[in-house]
Amino acid sequence: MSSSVYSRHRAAFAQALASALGVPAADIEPQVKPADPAHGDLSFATFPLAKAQKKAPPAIAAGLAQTLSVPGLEIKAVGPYVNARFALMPFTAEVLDAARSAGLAYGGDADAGRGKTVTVDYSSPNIAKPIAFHHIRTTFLGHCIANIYRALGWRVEGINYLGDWGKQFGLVAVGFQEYGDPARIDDMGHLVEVYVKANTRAEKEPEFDAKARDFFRRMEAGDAEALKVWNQFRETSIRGFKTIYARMGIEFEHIEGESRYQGKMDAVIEQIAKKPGVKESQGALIVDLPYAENEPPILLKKNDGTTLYATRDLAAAEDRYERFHYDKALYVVAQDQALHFRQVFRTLSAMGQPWADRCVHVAFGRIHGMSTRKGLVVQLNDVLDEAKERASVKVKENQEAGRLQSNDPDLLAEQIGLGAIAFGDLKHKRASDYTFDWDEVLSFEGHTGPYLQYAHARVVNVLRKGGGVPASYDASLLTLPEEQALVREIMRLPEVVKDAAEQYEPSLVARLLLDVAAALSRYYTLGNQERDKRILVENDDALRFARLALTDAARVTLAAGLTLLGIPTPENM
RNA sequence: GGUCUUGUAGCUCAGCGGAUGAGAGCACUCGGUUGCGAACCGAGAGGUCGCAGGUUCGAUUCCUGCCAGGACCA
Repeated sequence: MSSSVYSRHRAAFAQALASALGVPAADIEPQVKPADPAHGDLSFATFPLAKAQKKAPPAIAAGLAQTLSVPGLEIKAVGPYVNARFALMPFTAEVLDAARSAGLAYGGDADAGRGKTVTVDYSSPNIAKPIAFHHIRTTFLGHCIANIYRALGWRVEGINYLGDWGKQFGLVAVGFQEYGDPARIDDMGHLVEVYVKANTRAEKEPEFDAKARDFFRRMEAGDAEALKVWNQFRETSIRGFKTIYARMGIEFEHIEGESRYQGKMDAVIEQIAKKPGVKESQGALIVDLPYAENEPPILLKKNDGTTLYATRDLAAAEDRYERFHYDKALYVVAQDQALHFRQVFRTLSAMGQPWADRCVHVAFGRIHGMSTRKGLVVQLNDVLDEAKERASVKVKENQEAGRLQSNDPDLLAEQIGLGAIAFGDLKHKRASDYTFDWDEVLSFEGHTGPYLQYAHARVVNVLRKGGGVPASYDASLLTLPEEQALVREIMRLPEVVKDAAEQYEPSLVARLLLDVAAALSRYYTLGNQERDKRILVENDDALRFARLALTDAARVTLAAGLTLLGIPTPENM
């Protein structure tokens, strides 16, 4: 059974409504919405029926509510709405068992994408340049989207498409002659220093810039010596990137780059030039489409003969299709590139590629306020270091207070720091811009990664003290409103994961986890005042067992969700 | 100039692709731990949902125009 508990009940409710109204269930399904929690779990509004039936909406609702009967649902009319509430049993047991039996796979659905392949192009830094903080968006979004699709049964091909070809390369090479230490050619940090110096100098010194261009021309011409230098830089960079990716728990199926298509461009152009709709204009090669008003034509080759990166992306799209036969090709790239991708995809379509519409630009907004005091970009590694530093203060504090026994406090601080940084980014809806703020990013309270990690760790501890969950328990004992609220949050994960995949929107998962953790914390805190509301309630084994099962399901939900987000889940902190 | 995107509480952001309470976090005020870990929980205060029209029984949500920020292209 791959459909979730929630979707099964929802479908049953829609089906019952549909047969009562004598219409297809497919017409009703979209109108079944989440209800106000005070009134139930599902609602159906009768307003649209009023005209046809010539009756007041409340009367229609009352009539419907009387005729409907669905196992597991309590159906009631409230004003003009027909509301359904999930019954304590068997619904609660279904939800808890679904989560607990799935474990870390909870929320996923191995059948959903079986046999399908998606490529995810993400992170894609330029070599010899630092990975700046803003790379966190493409890197985490892409990683998380890849995780989500994998959980839904897709074959995922993550591609780190390096900017490893271009003028900036000449800049590093020429800069290295001036500022570089040959002994440190394997040192990524050193290359970054060189790049920064060379870049500033080129901005004020045209001759220097010209030398860089010249070096790149040698690369393009296939000059063996230039290519050797380039390759050394490239390898150093990739090694450097890998240490950062390892820090974030990210591995790519493929690390390649623009240089892959170097030397193949003429063939691609030739092939494209034969397609209908491609023509020469003023010495340049353009794609001739029925353009919308004021839309610029798509340039494939400039009149000086150089190719543009649109052309390179066309070549890459074709190459990837040949290699992977993808059902979806996702490009997790900043919003700035929206026009570029629109043009590339339209060109593919004009070229008659039947898979052109499988390509999707997963765009995201900018991060503002990223400059340091010196006007340099903030590097991702530095932010991770700072977050780790901040976390380790708290870890030590907890150790000294005897609340925490950790055999690896350093690793723990790293995990918490990463959780703060990753979640700080992923909680934002991808389309929106946001402002970088050290205090917010390094905060561990409120809507943060460490808040989620903490909720998880705390509950692991309770489960351990409670001796784990017994083989059988009675879910109908979970009658507290706080318990039911928690069950409802746990229930949502599979739906939310599906939505997140469809919308390429990990923030949906992030926000659900906050809701789960909040419901869990509220429940947990009840026991501070009232001992009979503790999870580990004394003198009532049956109740304690049921609560342990609920707690365990919450733990699973948090762990599974955090894992999808690429956030570590330490068991104590 | 054109296109795209954003405008909701002091700040940072959700929500709403029509419908039963406008929400969260931070900051602020107050309160909660002799006991499951307080990186927690509760209460209070705080908003003409950018402005103006339109469609509708109903618009923060949909449509149009305008204003403002951001980006891309020329």
